[in-house]
Amino acid sequence: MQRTRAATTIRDVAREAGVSVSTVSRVLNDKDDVASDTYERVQAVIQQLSYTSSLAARSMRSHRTNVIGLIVPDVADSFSIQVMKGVNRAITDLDYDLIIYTSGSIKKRSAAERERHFVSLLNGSIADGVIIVTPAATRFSTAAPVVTIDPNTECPECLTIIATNHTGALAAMEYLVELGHRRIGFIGGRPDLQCADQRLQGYKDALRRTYITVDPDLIVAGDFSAETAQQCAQRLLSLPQRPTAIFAANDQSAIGAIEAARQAGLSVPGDLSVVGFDNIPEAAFFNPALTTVDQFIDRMGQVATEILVGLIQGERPESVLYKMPTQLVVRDSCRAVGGQ
Amino acid sequence: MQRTRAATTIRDVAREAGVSVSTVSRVLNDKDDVASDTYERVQAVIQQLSYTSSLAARSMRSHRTNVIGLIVPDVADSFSIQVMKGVNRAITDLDYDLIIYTSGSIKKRSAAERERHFVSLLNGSIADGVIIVTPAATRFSTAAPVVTIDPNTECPECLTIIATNHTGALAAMEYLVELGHRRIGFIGGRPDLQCADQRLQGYKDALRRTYITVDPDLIVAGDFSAETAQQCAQRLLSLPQRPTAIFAANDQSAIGAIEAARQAGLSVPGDLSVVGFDNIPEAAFFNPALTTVDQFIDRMGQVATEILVGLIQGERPESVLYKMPTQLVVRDSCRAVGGQ
DNA sequence: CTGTTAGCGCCTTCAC
DNA sequence: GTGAAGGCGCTAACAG
Repeated sequence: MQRTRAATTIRDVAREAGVSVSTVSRVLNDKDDVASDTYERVQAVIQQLSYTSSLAARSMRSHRTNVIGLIVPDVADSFSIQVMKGVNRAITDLDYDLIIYTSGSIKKRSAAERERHFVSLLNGSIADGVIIVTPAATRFSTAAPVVTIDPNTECPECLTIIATNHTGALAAMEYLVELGHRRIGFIGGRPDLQCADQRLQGYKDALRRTYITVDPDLIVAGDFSAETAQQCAQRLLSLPQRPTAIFAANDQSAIGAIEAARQAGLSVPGDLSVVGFDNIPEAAFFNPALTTVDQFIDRMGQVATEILVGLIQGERPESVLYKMPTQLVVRDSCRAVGGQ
Repeated sequence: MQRTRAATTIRDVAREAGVSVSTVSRVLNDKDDVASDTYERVQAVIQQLSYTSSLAARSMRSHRTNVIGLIVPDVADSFSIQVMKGVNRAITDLDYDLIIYTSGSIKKRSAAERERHFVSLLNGSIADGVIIVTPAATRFSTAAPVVTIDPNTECPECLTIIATNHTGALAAMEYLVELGHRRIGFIGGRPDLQCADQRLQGYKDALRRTYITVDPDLIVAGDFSAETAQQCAQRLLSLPQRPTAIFAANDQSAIGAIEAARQAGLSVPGDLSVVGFDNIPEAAFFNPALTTVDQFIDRMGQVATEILVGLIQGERPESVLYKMPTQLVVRDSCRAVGGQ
């Protein structure tokens, strides 16, 4: 591990190669005005000392690091993981490095505070730009570009990428209605999140379009967790006239709903149809395989990266709001009413 | 988003507060020799300008950033995710920041090269120490502490954390033998990885202990992926005398084996028992719920972090090799031989 | 082609 | 208790 030796600097390389520091710098940055034998010699010394220039020093001088930052609420949450996947793919193609920070679940500071903290920590210092996943804050004071994915509340000053939640919810509902369902329960997400609200609106609008009365008893507020959704579903299922289908605002909630159905002795999809939202990887493996609305989360990460890198390289954004398409994925968790 | 304004520096704060830069620096670093009213005033300006000191500049001077780096092969791989979870938990408690880098699946450079690249990029620059998950490289030239988790090959110069793979495999095999299985197939991991090898040795040793002959036909080499494991399992299941149980070197492989069994018209656990290794979160949800060896991956991340921070703060390591316990988790994917 | 010079933003003496 | 000066490792002018 060679812990003894202090970090090698550009000066060590210069001394060893018998040139000046600036020549080494030129070699490092592939400037073309270096004699080829000098170039070779310096490269050899760099190899030999296994020297890497200090990111800190480099960024301080040149204000360019080829690093982009990603701030996620929680590295273990599946939405974040999908985004990371997409970002990582794009980063690789674009020849950037990626740094990931976690903003969430911290006792001391709120998520919004931590987001701001990381943005200023990264921007103008270690990263050329930042992507923030489901930010709680709505404005960030920074000189470098910021792209947000699925912000909690509208974020008019930021470039944001968000799924067509309303359209996706419409598609899910239309499918259930086509299967003959008329009493359809809705398990919402956290009401303070715009994506949750858009899905709720989609639910309501779909019902209105088909002249089904919106029954407030059929709408319960979850929080995107399976546990809460399970309790919500219990309430829905013990209604005097229980729903024949449940549309959950995300897949976790759908899984909670299925668990509640099981506990109530109802089979899915036999006695209850369930649709989720997100299409997390587990959805396909779940039993029954979950019918859900895919929002191509990894694509959102990829697009965010491409846009961000564009901004870094000085392009003007075409728009401040990118809507990503959604698509209904039909699997085994729904069945036509009566069609046992 | 305030893109116009350039990043605020310590000088802006100093000017605004009517003090010198050094005084601001003192306030920033909580030195006690600042008059309380000066302190207040400077703090107010910092708030007002929402100033954050530049990580780059700070690290360059003080060689201390309170950031630790984590290098994972792939952010979307479940082993890495579990480690990230544990690291993140520990980081929070210890009041450090975390930076995550991805080393894997890059066309241009090998994983080992990328690991070295990131280590020197982070250490002695932006991070006070680094944790590397399943490193391919065995030595890193750096001045800052490095901790490795589950290195591919032995890494005598590094502080490493690794599960008791041999013992875990032993436990899994003893369980299968107790259930009456005598012909037990083994789907290995990549043979160049020490964890895979240790699990294979555990498999063999368990058989020897119970005086069961090790049949080379029952041992096939996978690569920790479900796809390859499926093919491996097909081969095992089409053996003249097919195994009644399969021990897979990780959960993904176990899932592949179950899929192969299903395609061959065999029920799990009715006709074939399957044990995995890892206990990834999906294992519990899988159908049938997977019996597996838990290696408490998140704990490994947590312990790695605690050890690393200890090293950063100047503690001497107690050992260079930390072995983390494993535990058999019995679920529904195994059954006694003949006990239909 | 290469060396010299001047900072980037910050922290750390050392004076006052 | 506070300011001024120097330098961390590096790059970007400017000389030669």
